[in-house]
Amino acid sequence: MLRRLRYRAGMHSGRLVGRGGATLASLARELGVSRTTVSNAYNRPDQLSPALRERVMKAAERLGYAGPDPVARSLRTRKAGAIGLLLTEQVSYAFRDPAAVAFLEGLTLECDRAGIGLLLVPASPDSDDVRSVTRAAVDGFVAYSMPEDDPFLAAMLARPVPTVISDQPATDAADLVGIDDRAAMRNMADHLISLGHKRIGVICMRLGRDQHNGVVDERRQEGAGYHVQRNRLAGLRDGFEAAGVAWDRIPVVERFDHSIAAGASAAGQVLELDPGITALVATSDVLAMGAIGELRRRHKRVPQDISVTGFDGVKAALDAGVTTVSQPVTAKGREAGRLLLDPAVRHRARQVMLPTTFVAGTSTAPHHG
Amino acid sequence: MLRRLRYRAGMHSGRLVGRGGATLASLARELGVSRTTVSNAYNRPDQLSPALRERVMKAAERLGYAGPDPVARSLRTRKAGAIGLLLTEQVSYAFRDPAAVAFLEGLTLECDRAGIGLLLVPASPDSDDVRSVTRAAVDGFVAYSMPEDDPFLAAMLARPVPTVISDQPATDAADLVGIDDRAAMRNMADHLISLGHKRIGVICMRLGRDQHNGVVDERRQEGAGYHVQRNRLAGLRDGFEAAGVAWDRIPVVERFDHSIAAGASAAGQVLELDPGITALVATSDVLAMGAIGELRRRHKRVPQDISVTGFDGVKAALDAGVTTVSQPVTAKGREAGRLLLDPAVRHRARQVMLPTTFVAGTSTAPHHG
DNA sequence: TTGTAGGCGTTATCAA
DNA sequence: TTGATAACGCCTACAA
Repeated sequence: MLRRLRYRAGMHSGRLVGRGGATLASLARELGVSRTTVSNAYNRPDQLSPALRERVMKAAERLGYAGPDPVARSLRTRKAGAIGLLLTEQVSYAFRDPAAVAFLEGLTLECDRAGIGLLLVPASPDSDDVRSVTRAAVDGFVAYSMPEDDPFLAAMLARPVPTVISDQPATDAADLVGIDDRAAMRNMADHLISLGHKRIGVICMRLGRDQHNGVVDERRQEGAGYHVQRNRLAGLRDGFEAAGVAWDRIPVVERFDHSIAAGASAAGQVLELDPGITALVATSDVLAMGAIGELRRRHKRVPQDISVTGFDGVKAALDAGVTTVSQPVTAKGREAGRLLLDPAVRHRARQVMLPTTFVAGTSTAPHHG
Repeated sequence: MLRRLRYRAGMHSGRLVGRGGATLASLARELGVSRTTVSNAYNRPDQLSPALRERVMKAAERLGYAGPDPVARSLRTRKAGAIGLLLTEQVSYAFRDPAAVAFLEGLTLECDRAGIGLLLVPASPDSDDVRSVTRAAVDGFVAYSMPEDDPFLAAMLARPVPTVISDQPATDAADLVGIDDRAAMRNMADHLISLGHKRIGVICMRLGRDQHNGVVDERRQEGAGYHVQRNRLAGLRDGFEAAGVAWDRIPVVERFDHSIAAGASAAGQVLELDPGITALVATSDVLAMGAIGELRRRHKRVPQDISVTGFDGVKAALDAGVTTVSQPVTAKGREAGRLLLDPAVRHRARQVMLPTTFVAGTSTAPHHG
């Protein structure tokens, strides 16, 4: 009885009157109609006489009822109306990385088309608290370029919703959209070899979740949790070994951060390991741009003294004339979206490989040794 | 009775066994424990013996129970764990506009800090179907630079959740973070006047939701639904009228699209209206960059023949040496996030104005008339 | 440490 | 055209 009284009180103070506290039920009660009717007034105006609908809307306005609660509706309909995006880094990083921005543009293009929201899921790399993933109210997920052993990724894959992975990792628990990194980089290797470069250095992005900065040995290369980087290094190795260059003599330097500054410092470290290189291969454009800046600072001319190559084909690099591999990042985003949202596509291929283009820029030149 | 039977059947086929169909309740039943216990196993591990918790998790794994349903949890806790972002354009536009990207970086910085998701709400400008806003499961909203009469904005303000508006419109239904556009542009006007410019042209961004491209009369300037643009024009007028220049003789050209191409075509139109201008003022950097391209194409030297100014201080414009007003876009995003998410801030000032900086570039020069 | 049970606000189904 | 009823799946105060 006590409980019932409290409940009643709630009805009157918290519910009918309180700010923002009106509900579909309270409105129905107030009007003396059923909840169904109120619900229909919002969701199926045609199922209801205009007069009654008008009465409902008026009362709603008067009572400060803003329409059906989205969460309650989602619970009932089993639809969130949104998909989630998961990244390795903090969400804000995505807006600093030109490739991520392009990917997001493509993805949101499809979200717009489908009228579906995109939820950027916070996932702090220095925490293992995956609740943000577990608790995201979404109908599906896209994971953008994550390491194989990421706990957030695992939490995502455990959710009973469809999932698409961009770039990495490959797993049959989810669809994949990516490129053939190994072949693309092999191409780049052949380009350098055809220019006469045999003594090179390499700088690459992070190979694992551990914060490693520095020289990479073969074991680390092969065990890398990021298969995109692993494949790019493998492609490079393919090319150089085919040309008779011993891979283990080539310095490979890793940076955990992906930034201009990281590229610069990595380039510096490579030069200290082997001052005699004639070409520097970066596994991303951002690193390449950082490297070029550092080389110039050290009075090395690019490409006359040292050739530099990148990867990705981001606008800034193309504008700067960096020799690179251009990958269709925006298309990758679109494809990921389509895989998740387009019913026609949803039941077809689960592995989409997009084509890349080799771009000969002005950052590479023949070496006459 | 019939109904009860069906219910039972559901329990066994759809629930306990079906793929992904397990619930907290079914798990509890299976284990012969209460729902509370299962809930605690996930949410309060310390409220429960390790052994029992282990049993629960094992059973969950076996039955394919992925943990508490996020939506049901949200309904119960009255927390979505996300805030929504509303834009005038399609969401994908945000990733094409450098200022929007910078704003988003700032906003997500705060989301990351708070462990809160950011939901990008789809809002097609050519539809009035605001259900995406009505149905967004969020604890708050940020609106980025919208016109006063936008229906999506209205729907957002009708929602019983806290709201922050960036730039425009100003309304006491929501907090605001912005800059003093009028004063900043007045400054720019004074700069041009001090350089000797009296005959100028103006190109501006859209002034209303109607798709207007072309000359802007005074009535349209003053009735503009975008007060940012209105204020920038007003600041310009302030300066030039103070210098004795009749505002109504200055051609003002509007573009609905905000792009390099739009800036170029607007510049062309201004030149046709008055080929004798010595300076061209753009209300954004993107338009200014488009204009500079167009002027060069027409063999006008910038700044020798015509000075050009921008607004915003986006990286590309600063790199190109455009004379502009630099506004702290990322800080604006952060501030918006803080206003919404930081409890300490939440109950203080409701109107945050950020400082701007005048940047004298190489796109303006004295005019010797 | 574990259980009971009410309520979060809605929509689907079916009947009237 | 309108209404009654039964879920949707969970959290949490309270009781044991």
